[in-house]
This record gives sequence, structure tokens and C-alpha cells, in this order.
Amino acid sequence: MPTPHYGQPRYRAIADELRERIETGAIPPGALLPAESALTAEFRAARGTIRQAIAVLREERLVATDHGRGTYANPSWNESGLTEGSEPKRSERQVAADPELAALFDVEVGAALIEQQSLIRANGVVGTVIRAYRVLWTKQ
Amino acid sequence: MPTPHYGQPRYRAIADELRERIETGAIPPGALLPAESALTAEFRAARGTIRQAIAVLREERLVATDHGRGTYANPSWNESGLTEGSEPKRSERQVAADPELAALFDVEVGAALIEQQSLIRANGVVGTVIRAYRVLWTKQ
DNA sequence: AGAAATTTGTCCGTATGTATC
DNA sequence: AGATACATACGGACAAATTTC
Repeated sequence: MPTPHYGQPRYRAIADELRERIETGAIPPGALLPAESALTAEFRAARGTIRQAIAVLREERLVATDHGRGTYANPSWNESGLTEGSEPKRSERQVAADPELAALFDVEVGAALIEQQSLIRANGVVGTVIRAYRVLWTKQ
Repeated sequence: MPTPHYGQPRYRAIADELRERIETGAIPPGALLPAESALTAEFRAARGTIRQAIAVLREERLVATDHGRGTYANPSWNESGLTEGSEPKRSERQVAADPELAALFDVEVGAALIEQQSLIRANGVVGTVIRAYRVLWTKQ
């Protein structure tokens, strides 16, 4: 546990994990990554290690951090990144919570949720649709 | 006095002190703890150290913190009940395509889709629900 | 209604001491 | 010896939610 960096250093492994979450849409474009303190808890890594991992992603332009605010995923949804991106593939709208979502978020059915939809295209055709839901009103 | 952690770290000692004040009633249930700025002055510790101490108590459910408001002692309404058993954080099921998804995937309404749902928790509560949709049979 | 002050949340940079590969 | 990593601690700054004036 202390410092076994078999092959790959820890901060790179953490960077890989976070990169996957972003690329799979688990952390949708424009969303905030968990705070450094939350990541230290989740990965049970020191803050310096977490910051090193995020620095890797920042260098890849996969995230951008605002001082005092947080670290955002995919800040380049308006500028074509790797692909020429024929269409904007992100949209956000307000929807009502269906019974299942209401139970998960512990809110009333019909409560306002933010739905962020992203599309993943392969060869021009839509391969995956990702919908991320979060409560509009934190707290209640 | 830079950073000697002989024996017990400072944030634990501070947490112990605050815990005792709560348990002895010096800080009654529902009352606000002194602000972080006040605690930094009292213990002559950095704010980060104070916040670490409070984080310990928060984990013990001895206090609860509201952004912009303060940290309360003994939140009596802790009916949360530590969850009814860990829910799976990733589940997969087959659903029928709604009109929007059907259009995106270019299939008929009602066609079979795979929905993969993931939950992202922050501090134990569901913060985001991710639903990823794919067509069931990717017959080229 | 609006501005200011308070308070918590988050990030930044740095530093020390310890331990392991 | 050097790189990696952990745990702890400091101080500063900006952001956001809440309260007070």
C-alpha cells in the first residue's frame, strides 16, 4: 500500500481512471470533477498525488480548473478537439423526475432535474447516447 | 513547528476537543459551532487543519455543515438510517426506444436498447445519474 | 431590493518528515 | 541516491451560499 508503483506510478493510474470517466461520459462535458478532497478520499491517495493526476489531464486539455471553483471536464466542447465534430453533441434541458429518478435523488416525482445529453458518434452514426441527471436544487 | 506529527496529529487533537464540547453539552444540539475563522484563532491552526478536524466529526455524524451557514452540532434529524443496503452502482437493462432516442439511433420507436445506469455519489447521496443507451444489436 | 459582511467550499503553492521501490 | 508516495501543516486567494444591514 505505501508505495508500490509496479510499472505505473499511482498518479498515472488515477489519471487514467478519471480520463475514462470523462471519455465515457460518466463525467459529462462541462461538469465539475469531484473536489481534490473527495478524490483523496475515493482513491485513498495524498493530495499531491491527486493534483499530479489532474495536472496530467490538464496538460491533455481534457480538463480545465478555475481557482476557487473546481475542475471542469472537457472544456473544449465548442472547439473541435480530436474530431472535426460535425455537430454540437451536447445539450442540456430541464426535465421532470420520473419515479425511479425521484427515488434515487430522494426528491418528489416531477421535481425539476437537469438532463445533460451527449452523443458519441462512430463514423458519423450515433453509437451511444448518454444522459446525465442531477437535481436542479441542491439541498431542498 | 512546521509539521511534527509525533504521536497525534493536530487535527485529531482539535477534533477531540470539539467532540468533547459537543458531548458535554457545551455546544448544545442544533447549535452552531464557532466559525472556521474563529477556530483558527482559538487553536492557532491553519484553516485547512480546522477543516480537517471538522471533517472527522462530520464523518462521525456528530456535526453537519451547510455552505454559507455554518456547522451544526448533533443534527437530530439523522433519520438517514445508513441506507437499506448498498444499491448496485451500475446496472444494465433492456428498454424500448422513446421517439427521441429512436430518431438519434435511426431505429423504430420501441426498438430494443440497452440502458446502462451508473450512479455517482457524493458524501453518500446520489449526485448524478448517468444513463447510457446503445442499440441492442449492432448489425453493421 | 440591493449591497456588504460572514461563512463555507475549493484551489494554489509550499514545506517537513517518513517510507518504499 | 533518486523517484514516488503518504500524512500533515501553513498561508493565501477566489468562488458561492447565506445572513445581515
